[in-house]
Amino acid sequence: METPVRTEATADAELPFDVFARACPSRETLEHVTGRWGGLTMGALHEGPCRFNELRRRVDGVSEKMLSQTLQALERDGLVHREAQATNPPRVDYELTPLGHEVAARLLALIHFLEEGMPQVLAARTTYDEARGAR
Amino acid sequence: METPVRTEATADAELPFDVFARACPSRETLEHVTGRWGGLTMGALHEGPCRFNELRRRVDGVSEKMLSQTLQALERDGLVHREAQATNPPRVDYELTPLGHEVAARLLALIHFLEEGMPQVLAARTTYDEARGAR
DNA sequence: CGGGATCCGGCTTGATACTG
DNA sequence: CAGTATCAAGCCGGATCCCG
Repeated sequence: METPVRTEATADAELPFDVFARACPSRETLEHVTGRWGGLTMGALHEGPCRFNELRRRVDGVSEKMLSQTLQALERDGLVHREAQATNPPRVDYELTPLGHEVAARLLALIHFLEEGMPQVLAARTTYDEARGAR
Repeated sequence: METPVRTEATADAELPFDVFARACPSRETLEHVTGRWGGLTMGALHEGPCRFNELRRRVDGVSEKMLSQTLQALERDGLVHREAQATNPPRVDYELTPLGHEVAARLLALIHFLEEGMPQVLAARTTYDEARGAR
C-alpha cells in the first residue's frame, strides 16, 4: 500500500470529521457507501462503466427504485458520475469518479477479505449456535 | 490487477462466496459489518476491549437494544469475543477476535479515507444541489 | 431504455419499562 | 451494570403505473 503524506506518528491527527459523532456528515456518506446497496453498486461499478439495467443485473436482487435512489445519493456525494444521452432510446452510463474509485478499492478490500474469511465465520456460527441450543 | 492468492490446491476456481449473489451468506456478514451500527461498533472496539456501557458512549447515538443486537450478530460471526463475569454488579467485556481485528482494519481504512475526503464530498453535494435548485 | 410517482406492508429502530 | 421484553412509529424497499 502506498503511504500518502500521512506521518504515521502517534495516534491520529485531529480530523475535522468524526464518524463516531452522531451529527457528523461523514456518517451519512459512510451509510451511503456501506448501505444495503451502496457497497455492492460501487463494487459493480469498479469493474467499469455501466448502464442502468446492466447494473441491475450485476447487483443481484436490487430493485429499480433502490438502484436509482442509491445512484443518486452516490452521485450527490461525488462518488459516481452520471452521463446521460438524450437519444431514443435513452442511454445513461454510470461510472465511478476518481474519489469513488478510491472508496471502492477500500470497500472491495473489505469485501474480498470477508469472502475469504467466510469459512471461519461459518464455523463460528455453528459453534455459537450449538452452545446456545445445548443450553 | 493483482494476482489472486489462493491457498487452495485446486486450480483457479472462483471463490465459493460471492457477495454479489443474493443468497450468499457472505452478504449477511457484510451487512452485519457495514450495517448501521456494526461498523461503528467494530471501529470503537478496535481501540481496545470495552464494557457495554462504555461502548454505548463511544458509539454516539446507539440505543441499548441495537448495541446488544449488533454485538450478538458480530459475536455469532466470530468477529467479537464476549467475556462475562458473574459478579455483582455484572461485568462484561467485549473485544475483537483476530479475525475481527483484520476486518476492522479494513473498515477503518475506509472510514478514515472517507473522513479525509469529506471536503470533496461536501463540495460535490453543493455543486449537485445548486445544479438542481437552479433548474 | 431509464427512470419518476405513488401506494403500502413489514422489518428495523428507538423509548420505555422491567429483570438479574 | 448488562441486558431483555414490549410496543409504536417510521423508514425501507418492492410492486405497479406512467412518462420522455
